[in-house]
Amino acid sequence: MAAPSSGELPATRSKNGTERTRDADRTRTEILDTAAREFADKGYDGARVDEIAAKTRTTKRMIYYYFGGKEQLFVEVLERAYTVIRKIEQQLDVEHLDPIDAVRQLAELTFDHHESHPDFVRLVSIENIHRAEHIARSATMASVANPALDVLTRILARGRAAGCFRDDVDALDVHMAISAFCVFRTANRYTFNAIFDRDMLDPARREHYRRMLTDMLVSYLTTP
Amino acid sequence: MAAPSSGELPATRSKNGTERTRDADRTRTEILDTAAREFADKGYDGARVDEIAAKTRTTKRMIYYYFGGKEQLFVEVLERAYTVIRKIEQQLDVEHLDPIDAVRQLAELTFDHHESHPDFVRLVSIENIHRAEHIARSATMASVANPALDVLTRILARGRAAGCFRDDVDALDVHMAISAFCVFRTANRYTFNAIFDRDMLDPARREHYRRMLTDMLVSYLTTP
Amino acid sequence: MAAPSSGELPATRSKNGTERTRDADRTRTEILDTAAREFADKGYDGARVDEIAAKTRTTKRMIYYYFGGKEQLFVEVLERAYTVIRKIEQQLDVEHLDPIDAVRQLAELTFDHHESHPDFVRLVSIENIHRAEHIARSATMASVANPALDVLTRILARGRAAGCFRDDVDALDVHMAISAFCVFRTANRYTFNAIFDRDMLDPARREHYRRMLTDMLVSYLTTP
Amino acid sequence: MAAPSSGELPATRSKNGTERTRDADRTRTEILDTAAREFADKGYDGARVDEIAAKTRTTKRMIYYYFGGKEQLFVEVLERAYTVIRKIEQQLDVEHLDPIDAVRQLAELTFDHHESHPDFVRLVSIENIHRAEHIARSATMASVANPALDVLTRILARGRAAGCFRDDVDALDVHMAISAFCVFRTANRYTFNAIFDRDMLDPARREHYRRMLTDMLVSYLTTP
DNA sequence: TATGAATGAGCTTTCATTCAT
DNA sequence: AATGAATGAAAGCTCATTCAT
Repeated sequence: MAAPSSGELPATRSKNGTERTRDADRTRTEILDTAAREFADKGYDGARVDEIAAKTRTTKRMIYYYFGGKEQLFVEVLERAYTVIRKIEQQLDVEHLDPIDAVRQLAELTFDHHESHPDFVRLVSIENIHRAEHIARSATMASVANPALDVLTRILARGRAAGCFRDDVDALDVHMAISAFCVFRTANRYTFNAIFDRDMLDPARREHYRRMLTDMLVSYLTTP
Repeated sequence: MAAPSSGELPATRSKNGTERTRDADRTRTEILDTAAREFADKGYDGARVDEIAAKTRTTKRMIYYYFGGKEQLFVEVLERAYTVIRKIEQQLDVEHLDPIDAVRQLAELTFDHHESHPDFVRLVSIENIHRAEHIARSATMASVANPALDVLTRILARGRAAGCFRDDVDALDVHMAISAFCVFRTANRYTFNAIFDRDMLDPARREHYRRMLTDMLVSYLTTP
Repeated sequence: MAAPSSGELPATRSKNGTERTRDADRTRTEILDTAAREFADKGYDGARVDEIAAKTRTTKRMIYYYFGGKEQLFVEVLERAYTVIRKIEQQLDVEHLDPIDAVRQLAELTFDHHESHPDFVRLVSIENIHRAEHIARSATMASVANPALDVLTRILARGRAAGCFRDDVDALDVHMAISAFCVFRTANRYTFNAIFDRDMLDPARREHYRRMLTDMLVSYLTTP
Repeated sequence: MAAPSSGELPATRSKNGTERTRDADRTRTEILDTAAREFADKGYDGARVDEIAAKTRTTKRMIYYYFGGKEQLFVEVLERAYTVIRKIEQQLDVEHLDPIDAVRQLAELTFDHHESHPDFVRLVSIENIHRAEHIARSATMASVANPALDVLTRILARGRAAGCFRDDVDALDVHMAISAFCVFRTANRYTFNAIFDRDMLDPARREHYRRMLTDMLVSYLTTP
């Protein structure tokens, strides 16, 4: 994964089963964890390599040894963040539910994930400020398909076949609507709260928003 | 905005007393325009005072002279950006429409504005990365009320009175749903396109999304 | 001359006759002097911006302010070093001498200059190690013609016309032979001394070498 | 140089006792070859231990294992480079020629060698920038005499005895004159070409320069 | 009111080298 | 004899800001 610029060859993957590079892996992970927090907290330009290193048990030098530079580190942080949600989506099992409940559950999955992973949402916002240039540079990013989309495609097909879903939207549109709602709640929390004095992440309002999202989707999909 | 008193050179160097304020305003406005573009383009930390000055007819020194520093400049940029949309919202006239059409028009207003003002949406994203700390520091920000909310409150009241709107959402909830959709389309355009290969701002899809938003709102509000 | 990368605008040349930028000019010159010594002493890669700054009354920051970077500083050092010898060559007045004495005097000029300007010779060696990439990047370098060559061309023409000079060499060939001898004596002094235990710059041998060079040239040119 | 005992992989990893030295020598030679190229290409300070290692089949660690460090590696590179030309000089057989032809052949030997070994000439230039400090540190360097000098001494003696050579120069002076010409042509190629737009190593001019050098020497030596 | 000149502090990155087996 | 992992120290460079008039 990490391709050092020249000469230096950090163990990017354990080679022969032995526990030799366990520490190396652990160090990599620790750096990645800390970096994710820092980048999410301060943005790409606001984050400091010095600061990331200081919050780690290793030194700044190690970041360059393992990742090559600030930019590559950010790319790996992004890759890992996306991997997490994709793994969750893969565990989704809604094929046995009726289309309406399936949509509800799918939306709730994103709702719950984004609520409990604000750093992921922030990283995505940051990456958008940078016009997704880091994702574009990532090989991993492009190769991994989005499992939730396939699931959603099948749900919509089932719903349409049963005559209860409208047919002028595709899975990506629905995914967008879900993401928009869930991302906004976390990503725009601060300005929304500053201007309207309402915290969209207030636990007291959680159920209300969760229900609002699914109701919106279901009413929309079932309206002819 | 105001024409310079003599000649065609809108020089920042004042000439003789009375016209001073005019030139100063001009310079301020020019700096604000450029700064808005730069901050929106690169983020707060990514933007460079040097770069902003270089894209202006004045010097870096003037930014400090007029605004005090990078942070205050950003605050003023934000204030102005919010002022624009508020002025648009103030011109909203939907009291004569039936509640459903009124909601539609209100949503379309945000939809159209956010589409044609990507820099505003980006600035808001950036400010959220910074946890709205600049807005908090702004006196202007807090004082100005949001006119659209009052309008929306009245629309919802009318709809509920007419028995066609559900009553478990308030104006802020609806405003949030509208914003979420419109903001996401612009703010997350890049990662969405990188991952799903679909440009949410493609003009060919504009009407589809615009209709989707209003349909979602109306179906949601009118479903008991 | 110095084009700062962005925003910063150091006074590269005094603008309006006043003494405003005298200090700036003096600072520039001081940096250039020190840098010339450091680059000549340690080579381009061996020289340290920190070290150059430390040997100056200003700070490292000023080097970047005035020159833009290590590389541009080196380019200006080179430009100035070449300017010195060109000015000396311009003062050459040998048109009234007979061709043989004229060649002698011309050769002695280079001999004397290179002996008394070892840093110039070292800078040229260093620049050759870098394949003249910095000279190539210099606008000044290309534009200035070499006055000694024109003089030499006329001397050779006169000598050939008088029937005393061979005609199978041009001015550049002769210039090369002179340079080779004079450059080698200074540039290769150290390895020559280490291997053969003879210091080519020993004052006791100065006249011998000076005579040797001119004798070689004259005997060569006058041999049919 | 020596073929590996088994297989075609000249691995640095020794297999079973006896063949060890063979592999070690191979590795040493490979490192030296690569290092010579890198040092000649970039200079001592410009060359990177990482880069040298990367261009080798071994690792950076081996450089330290075999040579001790960058500096010692450079010393050995220099020693080997000088050894090459000395071996060539040792094969010189001009005792049977008349003094004039002998001088010509001697000069041509250096001319040809320096032309075909630009890296050697560059390494010498680099070592001179460093004031021959590495040669001074080398035991090998001091011990090996220069065979060409003895030959040249005998030629000059024969020439003087025959009454055709001047007697105010010694072998080292002549050697210097030859080296100056041949070294300059290669060492100063780049700046000379940049300034005068003439490539001293252009094959089309080769014979001209070769003849020029020997003519210069002979005319000088035979002029009373 | 206006501005050219200067800068301290801190940034990312690179380097030759050694540790530990 | 041989090597993968790690690193302290310092390099070049950039930033928002203030000085001085």
